Amino acid sequence: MASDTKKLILDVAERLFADRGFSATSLRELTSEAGTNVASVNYHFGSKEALLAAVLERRLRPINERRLDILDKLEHTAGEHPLNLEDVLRAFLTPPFHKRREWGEGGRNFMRLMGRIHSETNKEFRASFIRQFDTVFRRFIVALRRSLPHLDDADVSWRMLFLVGSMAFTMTWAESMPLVDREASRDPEELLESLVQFGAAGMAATTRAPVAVGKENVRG
Amino acid sequence: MASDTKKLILDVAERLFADRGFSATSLRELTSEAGTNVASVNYHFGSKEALLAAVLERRLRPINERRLDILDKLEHTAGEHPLNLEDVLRAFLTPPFHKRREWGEGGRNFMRLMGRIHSETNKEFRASFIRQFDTVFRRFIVALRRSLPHLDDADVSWRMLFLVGSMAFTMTWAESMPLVDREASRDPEELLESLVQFGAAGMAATTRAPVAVGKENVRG
DNA sequence: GTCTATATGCGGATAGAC
DNA sequence: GTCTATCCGCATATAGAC
Repeated sequence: MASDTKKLILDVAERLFADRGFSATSLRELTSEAGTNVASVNYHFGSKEALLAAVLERRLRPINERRLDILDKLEHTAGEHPLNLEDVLRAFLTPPFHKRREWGEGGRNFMRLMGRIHSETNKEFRASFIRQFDTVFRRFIVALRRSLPHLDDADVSWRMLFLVGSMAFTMTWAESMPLVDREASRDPEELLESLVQFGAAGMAATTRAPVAVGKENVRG
Repeated sequence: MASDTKKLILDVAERLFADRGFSATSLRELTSEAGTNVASVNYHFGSKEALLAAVLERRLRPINERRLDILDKLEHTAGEHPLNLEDVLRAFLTPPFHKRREWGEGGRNFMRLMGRIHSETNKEFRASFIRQFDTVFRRFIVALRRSLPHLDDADVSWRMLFLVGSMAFTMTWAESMPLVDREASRDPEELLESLVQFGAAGMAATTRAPVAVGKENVRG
């Protein structure tokens, strides 16, 4: 059947792009592992770069839809009130973690690929890639600003980037991180919760009082 | 002079690897831009991959030396007392930010490259790359654990990774981030301070009390 | 140390039979 | 939809003159 080949190519591409990187993966080894031929990639996707776009699109769309879905529900329930900060962060962070689990090996490959995608492509491609997040990002900034009235737009945006960085790094490195391999391996659900706590505290931090906050917590 | 060519190759490689990625950069365009020839890379560095290692080594060594230097001084001053949390984070975060500025365009290129390095190389290379951070990472984990007695080793390690992720992401995307391009562009020094505050609050967050912390700060 | 020229192989894309 | 065969160019690496 036609769609079987297409799906197979997507799966193998996802894994190889994650393992070796986009440029370093050849269509030859890709199609060889998928049990098909180079021409089929061009038939189904048009080009190698279009294949990458399809790989990303397949996973990103449901993740971002789910994020907005949860945020919608939170806002509907809260009415005019600001949302709880941790709830908003969970709306953002839970979908990738859950989908990752739901998708099994493909999900893990995709997440590794995500953390790497900005390195592997030209500017135009990256721009089109980032555009997929535009709506999501803006919606969450608005929600976060209402929950964090002491911060301005720039503060919230940057902190949101910090959080995305933490998430991306965790997703990418969590599976093969020599630095914390001793007793630190951790259930993904626990990791998600750690990230929510870390992110919520970081997001809520007061600006312009660099020393005071830390000191009390630290001594003793 | 010999070392001029070598330095020139390093500079151009740093920029192109950061722009296009390692695999996508050919020695041909690299040496062409450097005004030399393919053979000179192999003469000076041995191979393309060894050139990448040299590019990283040149910047990483002084950054990590500086980190440990600052941490040494903090620990010497504090004696037996735990260190101030924000001080520890600054010891870790300040060197890359300051070196980045000090090194000008090369520094900016290097930082972009850093965020991308795990995507562009094979496992063996990554392993040798990560080993450069081993000492630094362990030293900071020890210092942080003493400053954060309510956390166990795994908590501290993961939160340190979260912080590294935030830093790497910020370094990589800060220069061309369409998501926050409106009024959010920010002085690097300010960004460093934002990151310290975000990180300190995140690091100090209490474990296992998911809702309580956020809610008070959020409502109203 | 630096270069030109070359060895040798793999890259993406496509034409055209089935 | 799928395949083989092929086009054409670029890749890294190196030999050897200067």
